[in-house]
Amino acid sequence: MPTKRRSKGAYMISAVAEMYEIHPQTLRLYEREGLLKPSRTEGNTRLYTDEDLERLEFILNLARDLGVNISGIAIILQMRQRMEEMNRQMQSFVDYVRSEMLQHMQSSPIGNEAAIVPLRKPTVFGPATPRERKR
Amino acid sequence: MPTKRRSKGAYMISAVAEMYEIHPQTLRLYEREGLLKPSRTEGNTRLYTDEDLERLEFILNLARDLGVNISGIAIILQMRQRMEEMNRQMQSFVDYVRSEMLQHMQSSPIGNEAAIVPLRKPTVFGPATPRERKR
DNA sequence: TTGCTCCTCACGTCACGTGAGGTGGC
DNA sequence: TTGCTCCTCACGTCACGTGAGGTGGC
Repeated sequence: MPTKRRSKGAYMISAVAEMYEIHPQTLRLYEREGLLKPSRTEGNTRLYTDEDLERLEFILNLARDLGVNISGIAIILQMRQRMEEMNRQMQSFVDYVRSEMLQHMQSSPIGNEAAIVPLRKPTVFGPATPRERKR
Repeated sequence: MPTKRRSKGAYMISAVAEMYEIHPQTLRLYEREGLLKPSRTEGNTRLYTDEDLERLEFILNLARDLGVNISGIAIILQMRQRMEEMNRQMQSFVDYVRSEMLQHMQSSPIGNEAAIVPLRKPTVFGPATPRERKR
């Protein structure tokens, strides 16, 4: 019964191929090379979730626009994940320090520590990807 | 008079080629593609510094061992630089918070804030490169 | 049945690395 | 002169993308 789409945000290979103007074989190639890991139906048909598509967009940006080969894309994906983790840790550390500082100001409001609290949130780092979007 | 070496840590192309078992043309290719930027003598001869060699090792690791193409290497080099900057910022932020905390403990030694000071130094993040060394 | 899916095999193209060939300066 | 350097041009190989061909399930 389901022809192309499935439930909320799960796409079969031809739908994805059409959306991104990419050959279905290329999608299978990317999976074989470990760049994408779509789930499968019981009948073994690939199902691409929205998360898979976001990853695919990132991959296509690297492959088409920037000319990166598959080995490079795999490494860049790893590094992207690492940077996201770093940003999360940085964020939670900043949050922790901020809350600790606030507690302190309540218990002993001297004034000197005000300097640290308004530290700008770590938009310090740009987006995690080299050149986020074009089209 | 200088045949291969020059002053402290500056190498001519054939010396570098020999050290890393790489074709001189490949070194010129990497430069043309923007991966390396060795300085030049007045006579236009390339001079590779130790810093250039460190960068070259990183490049060769990606190209030879991991099969990344030049476009990919260029992007990974950028990302590496970004991660190093993030680590430096993180480090200086941690240092700042630590000194601020110590000041506080001296002015109002309550005891509750001791929890934040021994925070382990941010070895939280591994080395900046995907797989640092092999040989 | 139709239209999708799965898979494997094979081809064309292009990037990368290497080589040849000719030049010039210490 | 020798042995390096510079450069451009060109070739072989391999990865990537695409296509064909045959299969199977909703």
